[in-house]
Amino acid sequence: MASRAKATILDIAREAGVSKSTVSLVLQGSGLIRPETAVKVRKAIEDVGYVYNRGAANLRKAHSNVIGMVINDLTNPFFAELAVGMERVFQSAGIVPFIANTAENPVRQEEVLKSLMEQGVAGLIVSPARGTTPGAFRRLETAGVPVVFAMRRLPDSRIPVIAPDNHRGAYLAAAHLIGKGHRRLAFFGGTSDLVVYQERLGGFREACETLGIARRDVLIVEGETSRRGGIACLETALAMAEPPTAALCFNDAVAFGVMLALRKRGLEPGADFAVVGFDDVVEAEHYMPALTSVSVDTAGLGERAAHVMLKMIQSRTTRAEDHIGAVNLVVRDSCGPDRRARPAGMGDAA
Amino acid sequence: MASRAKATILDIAREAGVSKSTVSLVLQGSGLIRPETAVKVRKAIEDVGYVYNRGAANLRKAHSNVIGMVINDLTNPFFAELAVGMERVFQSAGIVPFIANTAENPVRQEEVLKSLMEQGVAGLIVSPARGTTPGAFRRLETAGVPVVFAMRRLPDSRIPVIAPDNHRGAYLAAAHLIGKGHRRLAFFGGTSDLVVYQERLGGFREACETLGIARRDVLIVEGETSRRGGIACLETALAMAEPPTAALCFNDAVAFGVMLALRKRGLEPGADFAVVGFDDVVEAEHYMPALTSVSVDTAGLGERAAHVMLKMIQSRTTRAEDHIGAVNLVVRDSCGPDRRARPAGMGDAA
DNA sequence: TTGATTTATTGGAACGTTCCATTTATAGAG
DNA sequence: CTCTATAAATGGAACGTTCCAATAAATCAA
Repeated sequence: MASRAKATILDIAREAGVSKSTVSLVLQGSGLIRPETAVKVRKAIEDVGYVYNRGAANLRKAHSNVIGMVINDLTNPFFAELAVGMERVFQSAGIVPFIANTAENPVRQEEVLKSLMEQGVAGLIVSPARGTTPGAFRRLETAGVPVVFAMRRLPDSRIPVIAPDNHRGAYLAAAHLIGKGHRRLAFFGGTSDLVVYQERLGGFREACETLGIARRDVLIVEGETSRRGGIACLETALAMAEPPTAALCFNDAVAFGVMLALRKRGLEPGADFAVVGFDDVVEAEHYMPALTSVSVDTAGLGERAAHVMLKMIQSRTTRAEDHIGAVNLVVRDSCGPDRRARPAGMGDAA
Repeated sequence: MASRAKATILDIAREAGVSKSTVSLVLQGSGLIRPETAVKVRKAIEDVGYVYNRGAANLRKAHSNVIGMVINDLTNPFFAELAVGMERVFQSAGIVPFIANTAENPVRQEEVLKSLMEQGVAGLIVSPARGTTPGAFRRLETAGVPVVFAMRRLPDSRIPVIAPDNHRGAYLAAAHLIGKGHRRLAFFGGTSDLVVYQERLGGFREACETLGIARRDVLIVEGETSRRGGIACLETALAMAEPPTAALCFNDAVAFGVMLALRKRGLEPGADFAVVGFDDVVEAEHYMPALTSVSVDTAGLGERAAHVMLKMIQSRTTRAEDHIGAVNLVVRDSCGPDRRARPAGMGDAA
């Protein structure tokens, strides 16, 4: 059934008694072939255990059918959700996306990008690693490979971005906290080299300012965007002379870390210290207490990114419009009112 | 700087005033080239914005440098951890593994496998989807592509397997529960078409038998291997006339679901109903209460699988030995003693 | 100097496809 | 029948590499 060496279309041609061109046409589902011939060829294909060599085909064809997804942290369930959304739309387009993980490492990212390019990808959806240098995507650009950024963006690049409305999300979250009576607020996690960070922090700051929180009452603690980072942030904050009573976290992972650290100190998240996350990963709903978080419709953004990509490939362009997804605050149980404020019977302006 | 059409080694050759063969040699880092020539060529490569065409190269070379990882559920953090372990070793071998998700769908898996083969992968590490047909990997076999199964295996295939000692893990977990005084035990989640399920259930059953649990006191509830599946299992179990007091779950996701469902019913996981998970994902430690689980050294298994793969490629074989990883039970807070047993002061034989 | 040896470099065939331009077969019109 | 139009199948030249065999240049032994 299977021959020693790899079978090629010539082997099939011989087996079926037709020319290689005919086999090629059948492979491409061309309507030019007489149905009976096609059947004969397909049988031969089956018989010799043929596997199509896409590399050889791409040598002649303009476009490959490979799309790469380059993700900065696969262990964050958030990105897995994003990937799932993308896969949904690529699947229906007959494309198998290849996922590669950069583990938040720009050097690794460089390798991944290089490898994907060499493979002849038709397009790339990327959530760039922290500390990506501005030139990292120049090669892609000059090669004319369509790229879209998902969730994260680079300081000043012309590459289209699909991301949630970070500013508004953070504003909503901070306003919620302030509405609950909190007057000393913190922003936990993330680092300023991330544009997303700037955006989220910006929304947070704007809320504080317009809703009358004094500048000296807001605390910013940078940190890793992981559970561990969250733990560290809380430690830092509680070591202050006048610690905050509530925090907006850069993302849910950080929020989980903060809740963990609170528990370890015998404090109850929600009651003793309010915490809000960002991204609303599925775990958020299931945590104890359930985490209030900014929902960004992750899978939807993934789908959107995939659609944009498909359109770019189709129209052979490397440009597209940005897309900012709507967000909304999902209120759960992780932020009670400010304990200290209550007994004083403070009224709130807004 | 960048030319219109894609640059090839011939363009470089012209630019550097050498032959294409020389360029090829430089690209491969051959020592046959005079250093000054190599420098000249490398400069030309930079100047024309060349990107290597691996497809063309693979047409001539025996082996590609692509390794695929086919995973049945990327949203399960367990598999992300596995992937991370593999990536560690591939990276140091200068290989970028491509990850593809099958979402537990055999049809999708078929497509993914086909696509990866067409791409000319050097090898495949696969955690097969549930319901994979026995013939699904025949093509790979006849094509001589090395494949290793990670975590899961197929009923009777000769493909090497890297997996934890499921039987022993389940035995340990069940024994722990019995040691705590529980006499009515359940096994939650998973379906019998999974070999892993058979193994884990087997270990569970053996423990029950040798440690004196009556057959009518053990309850098996099949279900999805997800949080949702866990919720369903618990509902089913508690609807019984004489419900179990403790459960070993097929994996941590199921266990999380069970804990969730308990809470929803006003029961406290650990105190009112004991639950043990399997896999020991990072979340297990951080749950409330922290989940007792069978630790399988996920990343370690990933590394092992990658090593086996590398060795298979190197020795151009398609066979390798199975590797069963050691497991151990990590006891945390999710299983207290049987409430009902205590007052009666029952002693235990073993 | 000559021939042999080593060191650098090179042309050309091959790899497995696609696709254009042809050829061959089939049918329809007169 | 022949002529034309249509349908079906085909040969051959690319595509961008690698690698073998061959050449050219430099070095060495005598």
